[in-house]
Amino acid sequence: MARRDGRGGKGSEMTMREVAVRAGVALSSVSRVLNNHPDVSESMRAKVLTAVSELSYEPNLIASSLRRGSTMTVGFIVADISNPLFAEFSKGAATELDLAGYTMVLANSEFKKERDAQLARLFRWRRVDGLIISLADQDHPETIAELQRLEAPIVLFDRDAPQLPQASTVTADHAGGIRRATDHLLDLGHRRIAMITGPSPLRPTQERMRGFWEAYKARNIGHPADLVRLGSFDAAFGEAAASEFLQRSSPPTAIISGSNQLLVGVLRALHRMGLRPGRDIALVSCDDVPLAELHHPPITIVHRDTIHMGKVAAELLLERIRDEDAPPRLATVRTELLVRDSTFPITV
Amino acid sequence: MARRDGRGGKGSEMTMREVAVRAGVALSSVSRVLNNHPDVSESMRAKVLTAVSELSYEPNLIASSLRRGSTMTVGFIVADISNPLFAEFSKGAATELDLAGYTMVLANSEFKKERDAQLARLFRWRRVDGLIISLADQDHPETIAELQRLEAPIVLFDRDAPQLPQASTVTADHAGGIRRATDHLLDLGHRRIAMITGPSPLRPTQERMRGFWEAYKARNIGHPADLVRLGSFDAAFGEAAASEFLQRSSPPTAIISGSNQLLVGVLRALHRMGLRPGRDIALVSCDDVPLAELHHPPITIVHRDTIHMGKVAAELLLERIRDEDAPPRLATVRTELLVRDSTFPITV
DNA sequence: TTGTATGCGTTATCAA
DNA sequence: TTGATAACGCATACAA
Repeated sequence: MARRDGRGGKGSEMTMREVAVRAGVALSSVSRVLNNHPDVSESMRAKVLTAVSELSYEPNLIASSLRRGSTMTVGFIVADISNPLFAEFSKGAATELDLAGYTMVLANSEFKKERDAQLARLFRWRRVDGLIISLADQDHPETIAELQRLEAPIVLFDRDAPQLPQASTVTADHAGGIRRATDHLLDLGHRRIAMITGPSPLRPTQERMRGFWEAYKARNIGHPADLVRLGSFDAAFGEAAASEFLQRSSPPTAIISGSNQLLVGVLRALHRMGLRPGRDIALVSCDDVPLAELHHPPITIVHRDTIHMGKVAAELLLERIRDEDAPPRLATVRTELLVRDSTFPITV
Repeated sequence: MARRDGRGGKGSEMTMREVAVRAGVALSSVSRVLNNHPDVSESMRAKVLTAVSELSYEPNLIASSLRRGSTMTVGFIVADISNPLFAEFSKGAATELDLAGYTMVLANSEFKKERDAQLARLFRWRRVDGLIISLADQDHPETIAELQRLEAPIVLFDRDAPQLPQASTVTADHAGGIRRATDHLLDLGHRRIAMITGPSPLRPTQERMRGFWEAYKARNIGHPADLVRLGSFDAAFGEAAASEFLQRSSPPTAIISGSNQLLVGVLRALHRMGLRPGRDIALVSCDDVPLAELHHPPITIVHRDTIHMGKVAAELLLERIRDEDAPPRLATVRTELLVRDSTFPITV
């Protein structure tokens, strides 16, 4: 019986049908053996498994997915996988998903909200069983709409999206972390503390500013106006913001940077101007990276365990994949202030 | 007509059949319209597209994959996605694949060769259209066997595998890079140059050692024995190797480190012993990262464009996906010595 | 240009 | 416990 259409590979691919013929049993029996169905005799199991190995049969997971209605894949949409923050998060998630038999499907949005929407649609069409996403823009209506149409469970990474009440969320205690960092700087006598962090509408930014203001308010200290720069998480923004701050007539005595990329920019600005953190200006950044640990002097950091966050995201997702009635949950991982030599008492 | 089996989601998923009914046309016509088949009248196209949008029809890519025999997915097996080297490479590849309509499926081998084999098999079962892999162990027979059984094209990242003649390879000019780095150090008067890099059987290690010896040989200088440490690419190994070197009675005057992770270890060792690169010892590392640029002093680096390497890997793969008769190719991207302040003339 | 019919490889139902 | 058979949703050969 020749192929009626253009399909077909090198022809070496065995199917269950051929295994069944070889073993002299029914197709359905092969399926039962391979899926460990309880009702199979030992002799049947033996016959089938011999045929399987004789023919080097390999299951076709695409056919299986179509029939079962589940692909055992989880989509992961991230702004930029080359950012260590996302890379570690994805590793934590992938490892955990893997343990449960799920494979991660990855796509970079490149910080473009339209890409988020596109990719969400693509993954829906690919019938992923779940989706983890770090939205480029948590209010983008198109993306929200695409996500709302998704029947599979969703986990948001560090984002607030009230329009997606069905989504679980994993975030970090940014407010607490920045509160401790700010208190630490205030304890050291700093008053003119500059804050450089990401886009204003994003959860991490909102939470950080909350912690920041709280620290000032708790001491009844008026915070100096115009020492806050919210914009984006990249190095160029960090460099520009830091440069601008440092050229003022009364510059800040301390800077808090909101990401590892911003830190790169801030350090570039400092180096360029011949300023040394820990001596000429106090510096705190968010998320520990080798650069922070091994800088001279080492940089004080608001730390969170990003690999763990990935693991938690996977857990939240699996929970809802396994039980579609499970309510969405919000998981907040703790942050920790790693005090290093870039913060020092003000000496004026 | 009720479902005969347990399948089915929330029921809101439309199929081509329902679109066909709604539009009052045949199922095959719907397919033709959606696949931009040339032989479709304007009226047909209009009818179908209206029905599609009225019903919010969404294609099922799993069914499509089964029927077409192609999944439009590419597997990517990497030791550790949280390593910036691999993360940037994967980004370059994913971006390029995306342009061609392919989606990347990611898995971490965690440097375990058994995982490589497992994952290769899983991706074969998932019917990926291509595979990019950075082998943990380029001689592991089980993994080689699994890869040989794969009908889809393969691209190796920075590995030699003579047993996989059908695979394309993307690598970097490690030999040239290290040759230039070594020449640079020799020019500066260094003679006792230590080399710390990855597992001996791996291509990058082999190539680097080749460039290293070449530099010595070209000047008829005997290289000091016992100043080479080949083992693994992680920070712990780098720290141990550097510590050992520096505790000797006649320590090296320069160190070459073979990866960003090794650099972290080497710097930890130096910092711990109170030694400053660029003053107490010369230091060169491989692959530029923020830590190298912003270290005090900045670290001299053998640079390669890893995002570009990912792009090239994707191109090599797509070439062979599109034309299965295309011969496998070897692409070597250039390396470049970025001279910074961690290398200095020996003053003895 | 359009419609009819078949099969991709699997799982699940039903009857034996 | 096993076998026959019908979908899963789609793309294509073939007939009209």
